[in-house]
Amino acid sequence: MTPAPQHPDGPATQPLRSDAERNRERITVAARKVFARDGLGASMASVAREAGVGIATMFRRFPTKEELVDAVFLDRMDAYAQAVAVALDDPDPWHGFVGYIETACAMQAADSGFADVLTTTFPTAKALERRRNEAYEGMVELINRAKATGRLREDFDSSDLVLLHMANAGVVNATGAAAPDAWRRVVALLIQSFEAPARGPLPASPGHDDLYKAMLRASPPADAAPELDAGDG
Amino acid sequence: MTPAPQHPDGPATQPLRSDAERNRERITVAARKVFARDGLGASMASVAREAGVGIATMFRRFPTKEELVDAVFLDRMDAYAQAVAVALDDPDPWHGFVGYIETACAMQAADSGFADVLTTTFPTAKALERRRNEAYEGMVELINRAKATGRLREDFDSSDLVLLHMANAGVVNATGAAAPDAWRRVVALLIQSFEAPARGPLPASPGHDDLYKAMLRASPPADAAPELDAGDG
DNA sequence: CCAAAAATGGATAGGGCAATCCGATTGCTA
DNA sequence: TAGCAATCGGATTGCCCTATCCATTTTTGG
Repeated sequence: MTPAPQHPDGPATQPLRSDAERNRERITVAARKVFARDGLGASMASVAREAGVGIATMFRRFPTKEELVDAVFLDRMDAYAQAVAVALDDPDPWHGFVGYIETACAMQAADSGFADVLTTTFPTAKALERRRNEAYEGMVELINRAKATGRLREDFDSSDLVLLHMANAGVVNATGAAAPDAWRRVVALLIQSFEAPARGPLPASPGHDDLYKAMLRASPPADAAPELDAGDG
Repeated sequence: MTPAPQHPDGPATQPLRSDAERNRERITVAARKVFARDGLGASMASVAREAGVGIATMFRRFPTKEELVDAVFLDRMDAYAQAVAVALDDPDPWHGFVGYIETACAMQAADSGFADVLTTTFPTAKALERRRNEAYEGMVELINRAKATGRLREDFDSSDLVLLHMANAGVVNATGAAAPDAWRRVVALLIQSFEAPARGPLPASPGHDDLYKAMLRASPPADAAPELDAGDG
């Protein structure tokens, strides 16, 4: 009956058959769990296993990992965009700015997959990228307001937020469950350095184009992690 | 003739046959190149291919990746320890401290493998770990002196340097060749936040034990990187 | 120069992953 | 309810990785 709720961005595809819709749901639920735990590096096969569906079903529904990522992280990205909106509503732009950073970084810490999403871009994941861009525009406005109050250093650039997320992802991925709050300290340090007056000049920001390229390159050869012989026994 | 130079830490193993020694050298040279480019996640097989030796030769000489890492990064770790020594020689502890950070982070940026090494620990890589510990002791001294001059905030903890390296590794790995200098800006921001007077309190440092555990866990399930369908064409 | 010892590297076993194929099953609609 | 189309998921192909085995080649030393 219900013509498959479909996220507001779905291009009105015809509704799936009930069993297919059910499996789709099981897959996204499983993917959320697996990606949160293992990051976007998790295999499609592991998601299928977790979901209890056949591999073919996995690939039929989500031919590429981008599509799965798009479906899975859309709501996270909504929450992310929401954090920007909340920050913009704050009567004190600096307070809003700081709150936004803490919220976004906490989201990264809570979900390895999302941490990856924030430092990677997926041109084919339309809905996700639209949210990201909306959030980005809000951030630029937020930054301007915060600078206007004089609390945010003048040479702060919107690309610094991307760098912040990359740095935070590094801490989150390296510490994991062993030191789940370590990121808070690093983020707090960075926030203090964002505060005006600047204590000194900074090296130039990377060009936005370069940063985009960096985010595009998801992982060319194998950025991966050590692995070593981490015996899984 | 020359009884195999062997790094000063080698436990006086009997000298290898000349061809074996030659291959060992080819392997370490190849590994340096491959690890620098791909990080420690690179496979043993890829190193063997780059070295032009059989896989068996690879495993005979270096039964585990730890041993290879130990052999390959010992000189980098020496340089790292050297950076600490240089910093300790600086008449201005704060200046030395800043210089050390910039040098160490530049080393991370120049070598993905070393970036991983600095945020990972390999209990079985004896020589490497010894250097790390030596460097660590020097750093503690350096930190104390820098605090004594009043230029380094009082609540700075030696574990913050580990966090700094984790954050830097995140930026370096995410940006790669696309924005090769982006890390400088992040590091500069962090250095400014290290400078006294502190602009505010910080969340507690992760316990050193937890941080050690974090560094140990190299990559339990699969911290890996996105990968997605990055066509390697 | 020759034989023993050491070393080599291709072959191979065993496992994981991406992606496709196809017979069996299930949901939908007339 | 009957039949068709959509869906399912195991099997399979192809690739890469770790690790070991063993017949062949190379070095060394008398």
